Amino acid sequence: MPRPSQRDRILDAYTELVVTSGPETVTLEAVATAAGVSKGGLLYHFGSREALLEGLLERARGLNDDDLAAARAAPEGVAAYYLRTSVDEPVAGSPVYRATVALIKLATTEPRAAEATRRCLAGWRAALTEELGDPLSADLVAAVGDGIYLRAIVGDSSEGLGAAIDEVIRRTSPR
Amino acid sequence: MPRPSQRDRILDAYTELVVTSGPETVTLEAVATAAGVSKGGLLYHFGSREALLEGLLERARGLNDDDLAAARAAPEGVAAYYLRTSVDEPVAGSPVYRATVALIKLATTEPRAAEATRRCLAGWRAALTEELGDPLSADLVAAVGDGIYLRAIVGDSSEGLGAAIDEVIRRTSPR
DNA sequence: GTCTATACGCGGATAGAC
DNA sequence: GTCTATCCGCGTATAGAC
Repeated sequence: MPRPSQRDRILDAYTELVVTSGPETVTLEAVATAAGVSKGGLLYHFGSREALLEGLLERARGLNDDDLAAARAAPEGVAAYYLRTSVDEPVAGSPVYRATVALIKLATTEPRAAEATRRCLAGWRAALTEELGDPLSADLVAAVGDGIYLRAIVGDSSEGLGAAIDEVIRRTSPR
Repeated sequence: MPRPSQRDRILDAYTELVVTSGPETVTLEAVATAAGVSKGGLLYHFGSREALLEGLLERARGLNDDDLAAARAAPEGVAAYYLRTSVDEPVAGSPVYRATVALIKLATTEPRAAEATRRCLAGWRAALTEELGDPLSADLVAAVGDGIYLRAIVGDSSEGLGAAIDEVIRRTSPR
């Protein structure tokens, strides 16, 4: 896999369309146009719709792993990192975030996307447990973050929680 | 609207298929067969795919309103009710729960379903705020419940939280 | 009311030119 | 590598019989 810049542009377009319009409504034609190529051009890089999906899954997994590593190295800690980015990214829209939202939307239809999503969520839960010690605290923080994702997907924001991340972490810990 | 039993059977089938296979992959043919009628028969009751969706949305809204009323009247309280049912229903599978999951899955593609979902979530948040007083506590419990829904949708369970609902409520409250 | 038959359009995929 | 042209199958919706 050399450096197929065109492949990435196509995946970018696909991701973007899934995020905005939802899966299944996205046609190869639409992805190709958005990426600046023709349907035939797209199908040269990805032999089928299935292959295109697989490409997105692979990239989403990679981006998530990197993000998880960044969280582990973050001074604020994994918990604050996870909650903060969950709340902020809907606006900022980093590549990881977009890929993750696309993943979840695809998960409503594609079993492979659902599996990839579970893998991501499990990774965060593991890192949180590692950091917080108490499993319930970890599961709570994780669930709050997951809830924020669900809201983002249906078009709801979570500023209330975003403004009180430290307090949220304090409350979720054992008393 | 008299008592169109056939309409309901069709909506049941549609809901079930959306929950299991995801939206958009569900064809009118499949819904008709699952409901025990032909495509033509289905289209007599619902003039178009759009009308079928609208039917599901309407029913989901109604079921959710009823559930919200039940929660408000429940001795355990709204918070415990919301968390408990979120965790348990994936197994039990009540009509409200199925309708809600279908709603969320549809929300990834259909703006109207997204709006209906936001309306439902807002209703729970309002009831929780009313009961708990503190807005942050309410938002926290709501977010945890929402997170549990997200997990259910991607095929993850949340037994850990389900086994500690009282503790969850205790921790989310102000200290 | 419910069915069958059919028209119609669209999306995925292939073939082959450039 | 990328495009155009084309084929094929499927899903929605309509028409009309029963």
